[in-house]
Amino acid sequence: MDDLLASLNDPQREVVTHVDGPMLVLAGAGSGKTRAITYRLAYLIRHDTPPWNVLAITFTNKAAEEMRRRVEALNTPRGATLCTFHSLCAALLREFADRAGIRPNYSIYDRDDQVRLVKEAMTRAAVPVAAVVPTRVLAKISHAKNSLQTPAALAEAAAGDRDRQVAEVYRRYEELLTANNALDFDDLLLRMAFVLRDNADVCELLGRRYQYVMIDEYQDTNHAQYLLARAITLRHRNLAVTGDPDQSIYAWRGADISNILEFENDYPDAKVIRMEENYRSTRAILHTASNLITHNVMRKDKALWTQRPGGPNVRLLYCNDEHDEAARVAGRIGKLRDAGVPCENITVFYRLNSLSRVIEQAFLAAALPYRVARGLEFFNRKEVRDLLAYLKLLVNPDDDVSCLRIINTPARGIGSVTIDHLRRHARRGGGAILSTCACGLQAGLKPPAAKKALAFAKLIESLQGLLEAPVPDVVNHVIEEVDFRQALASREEPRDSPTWANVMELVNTAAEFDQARQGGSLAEFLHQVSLVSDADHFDGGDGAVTLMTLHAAKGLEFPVVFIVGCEDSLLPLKRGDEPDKWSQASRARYEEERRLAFVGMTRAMDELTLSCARRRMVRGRTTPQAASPFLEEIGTDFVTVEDLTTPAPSAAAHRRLAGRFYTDGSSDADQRRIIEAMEVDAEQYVPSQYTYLRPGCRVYHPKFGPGLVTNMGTQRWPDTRIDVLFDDCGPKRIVLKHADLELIGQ
DNA sequence: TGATAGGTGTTTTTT
DNA sequence: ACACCTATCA
Repeated sequence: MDDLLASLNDPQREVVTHVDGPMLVLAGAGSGKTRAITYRLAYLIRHDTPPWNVLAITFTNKAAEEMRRRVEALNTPRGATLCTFHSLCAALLREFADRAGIRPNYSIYDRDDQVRLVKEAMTRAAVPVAAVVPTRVLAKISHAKNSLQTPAALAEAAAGDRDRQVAEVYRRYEELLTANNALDFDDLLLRMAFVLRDNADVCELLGRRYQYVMIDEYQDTNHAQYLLARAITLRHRNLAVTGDPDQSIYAWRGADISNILEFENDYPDAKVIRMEENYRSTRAILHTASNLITHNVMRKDKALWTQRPGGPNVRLLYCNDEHDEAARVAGRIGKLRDAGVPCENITVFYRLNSLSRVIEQAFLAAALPYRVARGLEFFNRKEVRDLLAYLKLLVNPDDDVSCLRIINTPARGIGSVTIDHLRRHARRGGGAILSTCACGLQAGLKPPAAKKALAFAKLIESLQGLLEAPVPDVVNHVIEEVDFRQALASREEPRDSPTWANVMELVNTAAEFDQARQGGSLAEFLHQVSLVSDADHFDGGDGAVTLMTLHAAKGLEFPVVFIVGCEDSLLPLKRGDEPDKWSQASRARYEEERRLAFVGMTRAMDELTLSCARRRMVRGRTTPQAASPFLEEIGTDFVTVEDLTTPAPSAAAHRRLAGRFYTDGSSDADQRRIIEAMEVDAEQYVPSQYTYLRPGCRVYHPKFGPGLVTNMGTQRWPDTRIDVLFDDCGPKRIVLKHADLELIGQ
């Protein structure tokens, strides 16, 4: 442990060794924050805090997993709770279900389920679905929930008919959730916050259980999360939060940046630590990103600095259209690969998921391996959702949304007429759809329909007999009894659709769950699955370029980064309903877009490229695009502009050009210019294993043995030289490129 | 009851 | 451009 402390800088060491009382860590991008809090966790446990008294909350499951891995790598005893706010609350709500007024077998509704429920609520509230878009209403409901507004409060504050309608839908929506014994994502946080507010004993108990609480990405917590943190730490006040106001990018989802800005007011005795030395990026990248972020008005000033040398300039790529842009990015990546850069070191960011398509096409054409880090590719598949709906219904028979989803899947002759009848009858009697099915004729169904409904109820009932069995057994049993395979086979699937493989993958997930949590209940499994996204299973190192949204990029780092689509209405993104000119009212949103760009840029370690297109196909129309205003704000000091656009050729001509670029290697002048530009750059690439190299690092040289870096030369790669004081051979100057140095400590 | 066509809306970003 | 929903027909 002490050896580890030695490898930290002063503020990092302060973070790690702080034990009791509140602490605020303002950690700039790339300042080694994750490392510091991981070490602190280990430090606490090494200094006699039982691991089960430590709670560390991260923003994503992936981050939690990563931290668990790192803590274990430090040989720290296991047992600390490492999770997201949502999964913490899901578990606590199972434990304290009675206090929350729900049953522990509750269902968690994801966005898709929520939309269905909102639609139902709209029907009941007699709001025509055509008049208001359900997703819009849902957004408003979510917003209301995040600000702890009840339907009644919303109705009271309503300014017009539209608002009143929303409030009414909200009321019905809540009713439906209760009837279905279900919670949505927002509820998980809210309900638990209410439990803590209203039950001093639970507060007390959790305070004792979680003696030390750490929260990462605190700038992106919302009000409910703030209340939760406060309640749990009320007694001992051992709350350590880390974050960076400049990286707050989730205000749209209710994140409240004042949580972190006001922390010092809430805890006047808080120890405040600033980490401003950046270990990740070259000076060129850091300087350019800093230039951008200083344009934010609503901001605490902070100066990031690095000891790393300048590195190659940030490149600004102007392209003709999105195909041209994609082809150039792909071409550049091809060059890097040929120069020996592993593809997993490279990433492409974009503002909208929809931008990935063109990039993917270009990568396919160039035969570049890539992976798209999309949120829910797997769990959104119909077959997976259907299977999960069966499981949910078994656990929670009141879950009408799941019931309706599978009542006729696979087809068992229960059509819309029968379903409508069931719904009406269920609603009148206040029962669930499933129990109404079991009523058969008594539900007023015609004999043939009643028979089918009864059969369905029987099927579910028989499956419920297995609830106590290990989770994988239940899953397999359902697949067999429901004859899932048959159902899938009869469905006309498009060629090479790995439908069945997806079902099997869910079985695997269940097996993994069972292994990790011996005797875990099916409810637990379903809750976990509901809170996990595909991106969580996503770990690099598979030799592929990663494609992801800027939001997904948070917390990651890559040696080589491309940000595409740096255009005016795309980054910053302008919504359809936004006025032409950015108004004062939308300034906060505008600044969040700037922070988003900042987050993307600061992911880069060695090389950063920003690109934009002159024209882009948006919603089926080719529109002229202006460059992002951010591209001017990054300054010119460390920026190289590559404007390779040609004067107004037709879009078709460009597609031809982009296509030819890879197929026949034809050599018109334009193309030669592109290739030459790429070759020059490929030489400037600095391998990422040297990213963290700086004075003070310990390195190992195959010939001279271990030594201490005393000075970094300012020469650009590949000429970079460094001075090393070797333990055995004394001081030497080394050309970085030729020495196979290994970094052994910082 | 299921398949198809045409019309409509859609696009932030994610737990 | 595309996905999804609804209305219409077999």
